[in-house]
Amino acid sequence: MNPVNLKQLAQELNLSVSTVSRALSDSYEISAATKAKVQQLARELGYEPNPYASSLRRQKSKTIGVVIPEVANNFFSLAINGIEEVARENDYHVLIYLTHDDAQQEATIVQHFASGRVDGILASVAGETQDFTHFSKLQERHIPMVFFDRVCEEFATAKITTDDYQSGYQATQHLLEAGCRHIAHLLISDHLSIGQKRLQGHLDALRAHGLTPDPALLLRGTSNKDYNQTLIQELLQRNPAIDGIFASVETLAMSSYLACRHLGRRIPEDVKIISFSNLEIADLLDPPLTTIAQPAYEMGREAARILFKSILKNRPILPAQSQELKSNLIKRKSTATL
Amino acid sequence: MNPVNLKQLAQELNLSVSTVSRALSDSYEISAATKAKVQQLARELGYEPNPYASSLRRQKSKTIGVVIPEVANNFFSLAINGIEEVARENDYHVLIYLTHDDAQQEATIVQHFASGRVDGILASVAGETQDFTHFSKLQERHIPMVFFDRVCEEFATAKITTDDYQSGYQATQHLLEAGCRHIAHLLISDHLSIGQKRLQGHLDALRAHGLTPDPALLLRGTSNKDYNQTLIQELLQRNPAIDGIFASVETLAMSSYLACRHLGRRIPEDVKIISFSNLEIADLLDPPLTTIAQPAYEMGREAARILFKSILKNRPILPAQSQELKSNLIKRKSTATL
DNA sequence: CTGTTAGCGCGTTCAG
DNA sequence: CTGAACGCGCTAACAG
Repeated sequence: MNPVNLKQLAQELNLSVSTVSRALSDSYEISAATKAKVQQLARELGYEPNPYASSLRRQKSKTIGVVIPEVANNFFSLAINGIEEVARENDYHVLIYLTHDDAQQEATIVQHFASGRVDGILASVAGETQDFTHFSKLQERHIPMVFFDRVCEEFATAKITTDDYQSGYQATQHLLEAGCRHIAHLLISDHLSIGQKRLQGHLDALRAHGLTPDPALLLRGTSNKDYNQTLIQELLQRNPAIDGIFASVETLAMSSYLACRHLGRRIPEDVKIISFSNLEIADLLDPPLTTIAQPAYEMGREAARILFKSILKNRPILPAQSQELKSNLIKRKSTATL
Repeated sequence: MNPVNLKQLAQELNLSVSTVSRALSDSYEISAATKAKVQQLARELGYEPNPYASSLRRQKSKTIGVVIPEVANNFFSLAINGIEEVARENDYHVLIYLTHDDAQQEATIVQHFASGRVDGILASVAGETQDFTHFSKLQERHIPMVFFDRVCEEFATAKITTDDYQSGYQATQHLLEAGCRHIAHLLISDHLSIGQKRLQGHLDALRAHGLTPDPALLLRGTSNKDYNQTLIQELLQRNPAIDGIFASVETLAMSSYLACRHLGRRIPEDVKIISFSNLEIADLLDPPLTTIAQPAYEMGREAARILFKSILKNRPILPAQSQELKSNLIKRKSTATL
């Protein structure tokens, strides 16, 4: 059975293609009688308009592109949920592209969007990305885009972030108040603004408490989990005084956890750990892990909302539409005391 | 700056549109000289062919649709990673649709695919879905589809699953060998074949060990986490003899964990828990959680591969292409002993 | 209220 | 080797 098209409906009903088209779009210039006839037959035959013909004609794809590093990660999963939901509300479709944190792949993907495949873009940039010309080319083509979480600062468009500086500050303050004096800071990429902001908050908090940041306690992780654990163990051994760890991303918190156990460092008695993380299962960890949860779902929704406001009203996105959402510091007590 | 099209390239070069088109597709009937000229200009102007015009003409969308319940869940995240990767290898695009486990939404989404928006479909059906007519209509239209994980048995197409029966059996055996005699089985939906298979494996394992399954120890969870915890606590209180819990899905394992702690049941001394789960962080849990990890990434890849084999060679998908992948039972020791 | 006509941008005949 | 012409399926301007 072939897909049904307007022509077939028209023939069947002895009407012209355009009449059928208008009847289906419920145009005011069609009589109620023919509308009913047309719509009924369409339903019977299971007519579905060809979206590509329609896109070609209207120069609208009813599709947005989402470009993210990866999806095997609670943060981006939740964000996608939010995005898909808002897209559906607006009767839009969602194309997903994963960069695997590779700048080259990101460039290839983004460049392709110049084809008109999507009406707008939501992006969280790859860790290594330094050169943003692929994005700026799209801006020249007036394709609306919104960055979320991992944004590039130098773009005049909306960016949805969390209060990375503040929560970096808070997290450190939390460790300091718990008595830590030698806090290691673990981050992933040097190039990501979120990492830098969190680090800045961390350093400022230290200074505000009269401590001098020790560069030796700063560790850049890699993309290899096991190797990260080794690096952290070495860090702990080189600096036995370390009594707190601030992990900028979830995976580094996990590696820290394992590193401490491996070295027999008790958590939280010897070393306290705090981390950015959206894992619900953190509730189960004992010793407890204090986490800073980002409102991932809300970020996805908010970014999508701004994008659609632009797409549907055909207006440019202003940097002023940017938002900084509040993250949520979650302290947990050891459940052993229950 | 408007998107560049063939016509503009042709004008600029004093060539016809068709020549330019052929030059760009590297046709053998175009001289090397003009090919070079055309391709260079295309690169300079950042020409990207309009995918919708192309789709319309070739009757191929170069797009697949992925229909899943949700993505905020490690299993589906990993699966998407696999799918996206294979799609990219085949130069295809990936549209994501979430059903939120709602049969009605699933039907709406799937029905829309009759439009030709996608060349093929990968689906994991919604928990409540009982009526599969929306899928069968697509099959009449000869749109290739592959089910993975949550499959519908009654379809003559490929299905990628894990060895649910076997691992259900194994999981139970594991608890029995650890000394459990009163094992609660927690499942989500009555309608999903994976849940039924796991349960069947569970029951058969019990019987094989000379035990009679007790219906009172069977619990159907809801979509509400907190309520599930309450249900589990009540179950544990009604049946103080329970010394093992087999959670069919991750979220029920988490609720069980919390329920036990809340009631002061020690894990694993009083109650042992085993669960299907893909959470890497399970490594950190202490007391340890024995998990059955599904090869989610591989399932995504395998499902996508079969789909593309059909799409690219234009051949129907045979049920014989189905695969049952092996899941992985991961035992962990308490790290407190380190 | 309905039909005719003309393209959206591309790929593929058919001519030369 | 290149160009002209057609049509994929749909929408919209223009007639009547």
